[in-house]
Amino acid sequence: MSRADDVVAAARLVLERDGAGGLTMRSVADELGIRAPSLYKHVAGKGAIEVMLIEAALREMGESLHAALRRTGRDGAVVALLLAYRCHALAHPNLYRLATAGPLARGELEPGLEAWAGEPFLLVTGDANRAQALWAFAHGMVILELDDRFPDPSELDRTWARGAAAFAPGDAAWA
Amino acid sequence: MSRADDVVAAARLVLERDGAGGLTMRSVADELGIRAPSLYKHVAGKGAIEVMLIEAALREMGESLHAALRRTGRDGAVVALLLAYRCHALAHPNLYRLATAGPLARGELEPGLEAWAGEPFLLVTGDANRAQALWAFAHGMVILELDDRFPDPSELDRTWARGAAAFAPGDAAWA
DNA sequence: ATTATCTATAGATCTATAGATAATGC
DNA sequence: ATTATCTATAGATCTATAGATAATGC
Repeated sequence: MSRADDVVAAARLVLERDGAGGLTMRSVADELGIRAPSLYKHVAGKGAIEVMLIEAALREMGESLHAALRRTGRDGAVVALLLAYRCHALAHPNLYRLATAGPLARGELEPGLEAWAGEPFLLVTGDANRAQALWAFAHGMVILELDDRFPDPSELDRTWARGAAAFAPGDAAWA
Repeated sequence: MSRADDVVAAARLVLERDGAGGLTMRSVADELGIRAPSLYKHVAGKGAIEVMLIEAALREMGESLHAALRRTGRDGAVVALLLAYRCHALAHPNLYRLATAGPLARGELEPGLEAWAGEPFLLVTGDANRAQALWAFAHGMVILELDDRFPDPSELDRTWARGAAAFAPGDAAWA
């Protein structure tokens, strides 16, 4: 067990608890019960920690989405995918934000990971443009919900259903 | 002409040029050719500047969207709205980010402004849930485009068209 | 007299490195 | 002997205030 994993695990705790602004070398070290300079024996720096967090986020999101498709037939696949996406993002809000906000350091990520995580959108729509559009809807909904930007958040379930209906008029599973 | 407006104008220049991270009291003062502490004679602090920038962003976005609807008939209204939204956001990327990223300090904003800026989505869909869904799509597309998150950005026009088609199947104006 | 500006500075942060000291593995 | 930790510290930032000085308006 490389200690780098422990550092990333601590960083993840801090990130979810205090947000991206609270993620500092000091706070991560505190979480581990050591001093900040000691971290540099295990990871290259703060940037390296963030890259590992983003990789974990993409890996886990990808797993959730692929699993959702495995559990569902062709009918209702769009609904199942959107549900899994929303559910996963709301369960790890700050990790989701870190992985999706701002430019992505693609060069430092595990090759193919980003594409694999997004693949379910392609599988479910069968078309690159539809996939992009559906992903944009899902991301927009999630990020606006996380940031509390909807005036009336009580009806968001219905809004998700509207989106699903718009993108998959043939699908069954909504009221 | 209150000098507060000059400060906000300078802040806007800096924001668009250097991004939110580059927006500091020092950089704003530099832009005006004065020292940072002098700013506090004209504005309460950095937070106040940001609130005024966000208000300007909402006001201008609202104007663009309302104008787009005025120029269009019922047919093609969704397409016109999405086009205006994308166009405005891409023209002021960092102002758009500032106004839409993270939690909104609603209490400090001019009352009604936020609702008015978003009203066009309601006018075009005629339904609160459809409006939220369409806005989420538009915001998702814009922010993912700004952050360069689409693997193949060359086909984004087509992706926007797909979204418009999904949300307004009756509308005319796409290929 | 009032207002805008200046310098100086308090008080918080950050990331990261250098070099010393303690703990561990052979 | 190697590795993990520590203290101390360099070097950058930030926002914001205090009090002095220069410019302006009556």
